[in-house]
Amino acid sequence: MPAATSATADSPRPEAKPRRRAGRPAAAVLDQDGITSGALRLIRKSGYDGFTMAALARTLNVAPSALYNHVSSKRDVLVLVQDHLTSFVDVSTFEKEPWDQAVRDWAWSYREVFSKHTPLIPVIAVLPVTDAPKTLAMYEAVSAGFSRAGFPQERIVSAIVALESFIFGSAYDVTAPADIFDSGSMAASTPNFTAAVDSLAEQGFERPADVAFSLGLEALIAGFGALRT
Amino acid sequence: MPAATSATADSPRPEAKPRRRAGRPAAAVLDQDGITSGALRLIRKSGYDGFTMAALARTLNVAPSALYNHVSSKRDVLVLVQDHLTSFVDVSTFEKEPWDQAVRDWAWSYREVFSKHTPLIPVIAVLPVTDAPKTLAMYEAVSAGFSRAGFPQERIVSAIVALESFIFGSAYDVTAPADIFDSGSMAASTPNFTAAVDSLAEQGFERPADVAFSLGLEALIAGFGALRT
DNA sequence: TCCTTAAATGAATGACATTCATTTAGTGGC
DNA sequence: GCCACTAAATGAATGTCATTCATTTAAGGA
Repeated sequence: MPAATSATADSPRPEAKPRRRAGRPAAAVLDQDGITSGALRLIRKSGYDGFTMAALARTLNVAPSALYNHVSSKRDVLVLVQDHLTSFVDVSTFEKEPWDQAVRDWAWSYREVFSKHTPLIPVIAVLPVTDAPKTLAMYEAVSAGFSRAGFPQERIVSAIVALESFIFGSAYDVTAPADIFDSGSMAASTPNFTAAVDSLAEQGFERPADVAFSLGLEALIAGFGALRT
Repeated sequence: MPAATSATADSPRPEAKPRRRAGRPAAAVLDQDGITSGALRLIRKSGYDGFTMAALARTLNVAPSALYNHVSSKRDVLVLVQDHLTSFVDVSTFEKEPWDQAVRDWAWSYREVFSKHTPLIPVIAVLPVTDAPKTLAMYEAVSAGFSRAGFPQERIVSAIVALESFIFGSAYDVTAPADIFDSGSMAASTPNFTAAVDSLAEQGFERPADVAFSLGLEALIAGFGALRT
């Protein structure tokens, strides 16, 4: 009962890239692009908790085992998703703005994208760039921007890594509960910290995580900017 | 067959804190401290992959279900572990060194501890401090140091959050494979990035992650230092 | 000695990811 | 047009987990 073949018109599934090797047979229904966009759709609807291989297969009208003809593990799917998401990070700014503003735009955009996908961070952080072409393309655009701005060649990668580390860490903050620093019954024994927390609260910022991100990012931009020749 | 009661002298299990409520009965064998140190021992031996509730129970000579009399989930155990680890982070430096050196020492120590425990980062990053007393104590020591150094009250928390974000992100880098930036066959299409990577490699640093960490940390310290009055 | 109760037990349960022997259906060679 | 080949889909296992629950065990206060 090959019901999977019929594209039951309930969802606009964007199947692309035949991906077949020269003169060899093939069917269709499923490929890496389809899996990627199905995964992204599923994650948006059900979050990372609801993101199971079975649920992904259901999204794609396919048996779970069929997925393994195109990816070798769930982690593989996460890598595909992360690489796809990276293409939403804005690097165009490096071709339009001065270095400092470009870094600022890029960093905010990068954090924005992955703050909704923090479960990917442990995957991205240690992923060889070879496995993620769009991510590599992002690095290329950013490196070019740094280079053009007179950044010393041998420090470009370190600077990008440092910024990225800060961005990934900050992405988690965005999702933290608002009362994360409420010391509760232990307030009495932590006077300095409690005072600091209260003092920040009094400022009434809507997104405290944005304040911390801005503070750190500006320090990094200022510090790195001084390295340019 | 209560073989669990006999402390089969094969491992020095540091059971402490009777933790019993006034005049109520109790046995022993297991408590949160014992679970925490057993978990840490297991993680050190088998890593986070080998860290299962069943393996933890075996480490403690107990049935898996027994654990649930003391913790309500595996996540709970991770929280206990993370809080325990935080007590290894060196904050003594805030009472001995000038502010900038203290921040430097603290940050390196913090990253060092958690670079061996990156699977805890997603847990820590969004954990209310109420659930982690030793972590709260660390924040208190750091806040006090910032305060004493003339840091504006209402920016202390944001500065700490920014530093912590950078530290967590950087902890992942330590564990990344050495060839993570090897662009392989795509090198030709990413000339700027490839050149930057090669240029860094030529420097021959033993731990490139340390270079990036130092670069970012010094920028943050310099930037934040300027805020002091 | 008995009663109460925290803590331990071991046998389910239910999610999962992943594997495998089969089946299905295009495609290129004839 | 037919065949043989082979990528891709199927569905029925498998094995690993965390977690639950009905029972049992034993210490301490009465």
